[in-house]
Amino acid sequence: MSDAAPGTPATPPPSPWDRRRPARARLTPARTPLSRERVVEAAFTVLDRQGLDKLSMRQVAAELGVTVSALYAHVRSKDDLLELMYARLYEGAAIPEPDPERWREQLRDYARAGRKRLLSHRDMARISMGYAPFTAELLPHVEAFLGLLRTAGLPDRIAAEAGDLISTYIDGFVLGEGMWRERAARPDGEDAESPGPARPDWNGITAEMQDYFASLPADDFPHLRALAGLMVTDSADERFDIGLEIILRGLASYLPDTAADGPKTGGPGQD
Amino acid sequence: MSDAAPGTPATPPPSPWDRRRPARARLTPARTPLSRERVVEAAFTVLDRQGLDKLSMRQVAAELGVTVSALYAHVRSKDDLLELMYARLYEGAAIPEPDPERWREQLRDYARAGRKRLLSHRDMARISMGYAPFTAELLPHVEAFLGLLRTAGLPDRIAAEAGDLISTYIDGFVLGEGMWRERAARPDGEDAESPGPARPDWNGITAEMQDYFASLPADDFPHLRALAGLMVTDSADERFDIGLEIILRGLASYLPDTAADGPKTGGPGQD
DNA sequence: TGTTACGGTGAACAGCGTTCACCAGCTTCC
DNA sequence: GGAAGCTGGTGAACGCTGTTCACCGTAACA
Repeated sequence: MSDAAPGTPATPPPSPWDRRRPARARLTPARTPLSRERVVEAAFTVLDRQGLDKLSMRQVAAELGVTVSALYAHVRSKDDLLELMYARLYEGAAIPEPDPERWREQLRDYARAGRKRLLSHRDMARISMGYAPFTAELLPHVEAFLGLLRTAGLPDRIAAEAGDLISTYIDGFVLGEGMWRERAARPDGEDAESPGPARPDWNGITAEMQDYFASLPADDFPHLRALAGLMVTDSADERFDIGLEIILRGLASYLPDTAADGPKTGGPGQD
Repeated sequence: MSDAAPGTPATPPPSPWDRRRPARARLTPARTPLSRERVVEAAFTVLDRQGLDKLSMRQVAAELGVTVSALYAHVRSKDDLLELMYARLYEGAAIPEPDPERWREQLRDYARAGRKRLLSHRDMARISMGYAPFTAELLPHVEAFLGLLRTAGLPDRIAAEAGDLISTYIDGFVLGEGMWRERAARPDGEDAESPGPARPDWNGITAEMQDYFASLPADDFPHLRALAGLMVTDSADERFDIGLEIILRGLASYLPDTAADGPKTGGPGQD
């Protein structure tokens, strides 16, 4: 303790003429001794900056200024790390008490929150698709979600399947979103070092896709041409809600006609 | 076993006193000079035998008795190869003329066929999720699928989103199926060299999962316990149809009440 | 008979996940 | 005070991956 870490508020002047220290950059930095939490955090940093394909253990280690093997003291494998990241998404997320009168709104809110969670980190949907949510920390969420469906009055068989269906929908939708975003970010096949949130040159790809669809022979692809403007659109929020509404209406059809709100809102004639 | 070109009935006598030939074992076997089609075919063989994680270019090359670099003459990259495999699934698959009277059956048949296609090769759903079906060879299928939805009378906004929704559902469902199957095949984390089709010790995992769910504290997880027997089940066919029916009912709700078949079949009281 | 082009070889490169022998520094005990 | 042990890191290595490139044996063509 004589010369190394006196713990004083002023960081001890590292005596810059001392040749042996700066190369190794403080073996034990005395601050934040690399917990499992810090590894996960660094992994998120790398993920958001470089994407899942470039998320390697070596990159995470570099982000922490540490060797690769050091990570394995806190994480069993890369797969384990990804699962920890996946589980961490759901930390602090709460689900309201099921209210049978408002099951539709609650389900909608739940799905929207799920999508927003996946969007909060780059390529998160790809990670999410790889893991079943049946790990111990996530079971309460599954339980609450199924509770929403069951107290709404849905038959058990329907509720069980609806859970899978909605989860799959959320994952799949966000996965598709990410694919478009990625394809828009690097149209030629670049490295795409950009961070997660919205890109400036974002709607370049939608125009390009719509041009492509419009260029198809009109009598061979009438439907694709007609729907191109609706399939490839900038407003993913709206598209998400439409698909979700289809599912919710399907679920409502299994309930007795006590469905409080008008089941025909926004009926078929909106074209 | 497959290194000596067993194709022809009588291997042409290679004049055994010729010293220069047999060492290199027929550089050009004169049969099947390694076309792009053969590469894809070999990739399917490796995929079904070893799974996507073990599907490497070197394995494909070994399957063909050829060096890795030889593959790159017929395939741009591994990603290209996977996309070719994905596209090949849809070769020869036809979609019937849209019949507005039978749109539900047609959609159901389409979805079931799609699932069966993905099940025809191991880990195929994982590959499928990675690619948007907007490559040139697949556009006719997308077109026909959207035609089914549009001629049924669905509003364009709904039809456009339903295409994505159903495709996502198929992919996601089969992906989940594969995850369970894989987890059942190697409960300890083995290599799992088994081919795709049904495993003998298959329902070991479902019993195990149900035991696990049954072991949860009863007042913390009432819904999970109640639905465990329905969520983890052997009859995936039935589960697939239920989820699909939810979607179809949701779509039907956007049609005027001309819906021919009784929309309340198998109504809510089946619990 | 010489030339050209094809189609495959084999070595190499950079990167990956994971493991293992080692070791600096701190704690604890004799 | 000195020795032992533990903790948490290092750095090198293994075997694997996708991809590229210089090379060359064979075959067809002039």
